[in-house]
Amino acid sequence: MDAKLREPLRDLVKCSLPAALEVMGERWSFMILRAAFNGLHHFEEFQSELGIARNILANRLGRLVEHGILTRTAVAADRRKIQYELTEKGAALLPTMLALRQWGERWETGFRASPVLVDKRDMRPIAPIDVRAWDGRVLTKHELLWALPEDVDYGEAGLRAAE
Amino acid sequence: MDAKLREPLRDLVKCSLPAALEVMGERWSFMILRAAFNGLHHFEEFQSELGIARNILANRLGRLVEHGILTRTAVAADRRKIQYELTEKGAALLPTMLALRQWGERWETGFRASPVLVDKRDMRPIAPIDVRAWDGRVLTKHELLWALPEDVDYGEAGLRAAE
DNA sequence: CTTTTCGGTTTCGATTCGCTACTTAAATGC
DNA sequence: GCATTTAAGTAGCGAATCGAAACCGAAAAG
Repeated sequence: MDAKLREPLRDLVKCSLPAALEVMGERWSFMILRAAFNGLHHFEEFQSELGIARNILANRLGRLVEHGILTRTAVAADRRKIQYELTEKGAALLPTMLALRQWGERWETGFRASPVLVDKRDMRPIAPIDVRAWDGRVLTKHELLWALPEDVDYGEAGLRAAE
Repeated sequence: MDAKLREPLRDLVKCSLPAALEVMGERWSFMILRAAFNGLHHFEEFQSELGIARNILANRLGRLVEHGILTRTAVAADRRKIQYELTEKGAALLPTMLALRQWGERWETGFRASPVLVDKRDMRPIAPIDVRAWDGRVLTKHELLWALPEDVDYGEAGLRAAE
């Protein structure tokens, strides 16, 4: 019945990853998201593109809508059709999806994907998704540290980094 | 039997995301990875930290080792103990994990996680994980475009962006 | 030399997945 | 106007996966 000495250590791991995974951690969720980023909007498009079972697709679309990742609206011109569209919250997953995809390119498939996401104004591919300091410097593993809140310098600007 | 006019469109979606998800897409994989980033190394540590069932944990650790995310070595000083450690490939998932966690902070939990990943030299939190151009400019949705390889300018430096 | 610790494996019931067939409502063809 | 096709799901059901709890073997500790 002694209090665990390492209890503070367990608290180290109160982070938002579980919450994020509750929304996006199921099978197919990221694939559906990617399809949405690539401009697909309809049930049958997702189904034939991904080859996913229809009941699973219906379930996942429902969950993504529930969690505010996609909106679901009937198309006025053809009332059979439902239009799924990314919300701001869903679009905010782009860096996550790209980081995962880039990792897959580098460490699994070895090839560059198509289509390539480019900067519209010069048609160059985006940079690798990296960990950076507040001023934009790319940080390597050795320059990083896990710190407790009281040891962190949030700077004059306050909580900007969380946005 | 007519050839689909949109067939090229289907090919738009040959990317490395499925490969990445095959490795990291199962339940608990990202949580185990996060625990590894936070310095846990042993089976019992992962188990008590995550509250995951032992058989599932054993299965996931085995898969992560198979896929080269973790190494598994017996500890010389105590031959009961097994040490799990991140490989370079596993450590390369840091941006992905952070992007997901930051998204969860912004859109799900609303609070900043503990511990915070900081730049060792000034103890400031890292910047938000963003999509950036080759020169480091942060790019918004409206500045981005999905392009076919033949329309992409890879620049004089060749394939740098994929590394 | 008995007990505890570590890293699992086994068992088994509860979920989830995924294939196929069916359904309902709206548009289209004739 | 009536039959057909299309879009977006549901329903049924077997296979695979998950998860809680008990069990196990080897090594270390007392």
